[in-house]
Amino acid sequence: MKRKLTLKLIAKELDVSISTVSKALRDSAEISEDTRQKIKAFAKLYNYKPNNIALSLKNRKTRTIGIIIPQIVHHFFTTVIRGIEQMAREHNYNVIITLSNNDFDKEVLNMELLANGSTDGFIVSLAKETLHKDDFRHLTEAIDQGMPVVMFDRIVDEIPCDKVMIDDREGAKMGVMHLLKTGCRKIAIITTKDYVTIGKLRTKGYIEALESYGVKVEKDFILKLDTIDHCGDDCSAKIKNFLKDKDIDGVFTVNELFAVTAAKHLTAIGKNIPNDVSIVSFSDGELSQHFIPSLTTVSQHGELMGRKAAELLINKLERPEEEVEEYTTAYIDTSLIERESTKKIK
Amino acid sequence: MKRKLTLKLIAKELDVSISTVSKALRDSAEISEDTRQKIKAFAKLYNYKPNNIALSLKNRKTRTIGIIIPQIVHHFFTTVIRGIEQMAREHNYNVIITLSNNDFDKEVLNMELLANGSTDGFIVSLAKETLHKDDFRHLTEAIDQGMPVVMFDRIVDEIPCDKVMIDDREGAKMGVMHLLKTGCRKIAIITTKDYVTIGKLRTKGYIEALESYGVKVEKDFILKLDTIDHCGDDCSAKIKNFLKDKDIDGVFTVNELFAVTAAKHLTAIGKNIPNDVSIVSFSDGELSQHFIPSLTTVSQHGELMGRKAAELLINKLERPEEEVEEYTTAYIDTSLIERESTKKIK
DNA sequence: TTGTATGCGTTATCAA
DNA sequence: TTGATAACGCATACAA
Repeated sequence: MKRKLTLKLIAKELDVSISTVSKALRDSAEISEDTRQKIKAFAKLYNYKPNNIALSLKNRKTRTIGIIIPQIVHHFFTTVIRGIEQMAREHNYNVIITLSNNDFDKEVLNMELLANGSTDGFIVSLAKETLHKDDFRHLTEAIDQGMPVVMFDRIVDEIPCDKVMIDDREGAKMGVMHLLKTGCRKIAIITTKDYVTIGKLRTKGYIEALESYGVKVEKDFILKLDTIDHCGDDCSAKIKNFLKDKDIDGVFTVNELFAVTAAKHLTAIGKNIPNDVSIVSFSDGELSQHFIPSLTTVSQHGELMGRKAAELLINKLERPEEEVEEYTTAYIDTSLIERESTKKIK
Repeated sequence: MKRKLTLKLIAKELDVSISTVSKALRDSAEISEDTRQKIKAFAKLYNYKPNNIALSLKNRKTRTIGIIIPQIVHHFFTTVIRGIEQMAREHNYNVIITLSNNDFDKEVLNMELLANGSTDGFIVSLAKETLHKDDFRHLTEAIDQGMPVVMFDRIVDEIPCDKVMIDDREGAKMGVMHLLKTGCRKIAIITTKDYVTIGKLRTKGYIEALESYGVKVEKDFILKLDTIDHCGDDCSAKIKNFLKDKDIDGVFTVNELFAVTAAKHLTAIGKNIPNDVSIVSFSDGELSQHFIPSLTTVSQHGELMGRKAAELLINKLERPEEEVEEYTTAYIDTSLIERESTKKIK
């Protein structure tokens, strides 16, 4: 097993000092053209690459951004990551991803791993379990130690850091408005329990839309589920039960899996989509496009979100030390993608 | 912005030497009970965590495994990652992921980033573009420098490293056999061009299955597409065209998106699934479960694959230096998951 | 029982 | 123009 090439080895081989090698490789004017050429040729030949670890230690900077997210299956997260990577690349930063699998302990572990030297700052979407536990010490500790943090998607208001969100309330409102505009009046919502901020806000948007149309909000028409990231048998049964015998002509869901599950149960009891019941869902997944009928969705522009998050983080990383702390919350617009699960506006 | 706590700072604060602090924190017997307690209490109070970068530099080991994959949307990769992380955790390794987005340059960049100190070894699934370019210098360079590499999923035979594969030929054969067993005889396959190893092998399994049943292989029944990871308009049109007017009673596809697309076009021309045409697909996605009808699939056990890949890598990392190089290829079994897109075996 | 010195790979400062 | 030295944060062999 060959040892990696270091300045020291090059120096020994060429019989010069380490610092001469270092300077030559960085094109320092101090070094004579001759030796510089010689050293550079040698380094190139043997494919010398400086050791990032040593550089990080020396500079106390890694130029690496850490991303901590719950799951990666979601198409949404992929698009966010892409956005982050774009922006990072433009500013010469690298990106490293770790997954929490929606597990609190793992989120903490991952943060500690990355916080102890591997990363200059974090972009985080919290694990479900973390939100549930309401325990954010790992975040506040990182922040206390001077690690800039940007939260996105799953936000907690009280954490002092930059945040990037979509306007969930507005987005939900837009989705429900679309249902209203296409003629629906008996609209149910399948959402999450209120401890998930996004669920709460989207429920709010739903209510606002109905009210703006003078439609009464029926408590019976609101289903709040515990799960977010997948829809197991239990969740499916709850949706089935919720839809059974309900006189509705529209369903709004806060994610794609709820929508698909609802669509299945509706179809099973003989309802036609969109003629009997229309469906609109928050989503960024592939499911919506490929499902039959394809689903009208409120789309989240994950790439923009990622770019914005990275931009905020890099700003913090490169701002002069003395500057006052100041946290901004950026909002990313949503947009409606019409597909087959809703009727045309007349 | 507070500076991170270091041994040096603790030492100064407590008026002892750095090595005393270091030893105390590592419970060295050299240090008196008294000072040890004092130091540990202080460290705990101020939440001291050793700097990983410094440790890595010192030990020339990071205890970190780097994963380089093309895309993460695929449910399959998520399960593989989970497997890797499990095994890594059990052996006290950490895991870092980077995405190539199926882009060659990015794959190279990512490998270089991680190779220059951040990781002890790699687990890699190659980008599509890399396979296409047939340029693997970044891999061989890493290997030459003593970085152990394990390839999975998208393999290249000539690279000297450990490999984890599923038996694509066997899996495809099993899928097609199922179609045969349920009575299909006119079975088409939608696969990838042969430069993608998995596509090639699966095509082979398809042919073997047919032959074992004495069914003639029709060239017309084989569609080789260029894309792998998504199925855009162009790809969809090709599938549509391929299926049009074709007298078939079964379709086998090498991925879920091809299957869904095929199912749509078949339904559109009035075919019932599974009564007129049955479908079996290679897949690990959510689409198969949620599609209507849900799809019978050949499942890949990504988690096992991940575990195996990590195990092989860790073995290499912890083996004594002098040992001879020896590369193994591990095969992971596939299994058939029956759903609604195929008929029952009589 | 505690402290000093050295090295991991790099760069920056200063001396030669 | 080149080289020696110190420092980044840590662990450890050795000296006190």
